[in-house]
Amino acid sequence: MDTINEEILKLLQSHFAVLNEKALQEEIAKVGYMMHFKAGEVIMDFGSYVKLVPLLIKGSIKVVRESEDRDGEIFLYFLKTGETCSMSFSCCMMDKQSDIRTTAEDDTTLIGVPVKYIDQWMMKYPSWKNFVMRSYDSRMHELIHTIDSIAFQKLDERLLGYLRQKAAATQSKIILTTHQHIADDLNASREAISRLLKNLEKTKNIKLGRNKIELL
DNA sequence: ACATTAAGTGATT
DNA sequence: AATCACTTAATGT
Repeated sequence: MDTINEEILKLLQSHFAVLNEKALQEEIAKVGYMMHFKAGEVIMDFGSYVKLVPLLIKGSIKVVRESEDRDGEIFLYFLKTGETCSMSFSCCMMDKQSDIRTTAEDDTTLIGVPVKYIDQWMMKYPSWKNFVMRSYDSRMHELIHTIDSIAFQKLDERLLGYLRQKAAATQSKIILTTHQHIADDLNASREAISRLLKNLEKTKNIKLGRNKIELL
């Protein structure tokens, strides 16, 4: 069990440069799991217990909040390469159920670290602590951003922002999705999204196709 | 050719 | 802006 996984070691060095302590890298390489998810796969569902912290190597992960009663869900943010899910830190330290659902947006590769280590590493490795704090910080900012986009922005601005984020997460100007999916993510009706997309096409921001949106 | 699914439209609240 | 009721268009079998 305690052999160092060379593949993980390499990936850490290339994707998580901030975790620069050799001993830490080696520990992760010992206890981490390489995991792969296909596009669209649910990684962690609402209500499940979190027992792994993900370090994202490749692909991107969509994080959404589920509403308890109605079947609504709200898109929160995308996780990209080199990032981690700070929600999972708090969830697993408290041993609480997940408030969110994460799905693979693309084919995704990550290193799963069992939660029992994340706490003890905080004391042991300054770079780990730093990494955890930094991801909290950046996630807080993103959350605040999405909160006020919901509170203050009009739907069309949110839509454009969503498309941009999706393009960034996916590293491509071409987004493959349906109007219905977008509507679900933004908690809006399909018709509204269709109409707004039409406007964006007219104003030359995007180009529409079936199951396809191209950013210009 | 036919059925299914995505997208567009207009009216109503 | 949501919902409904429909139409039109694209795609798979």
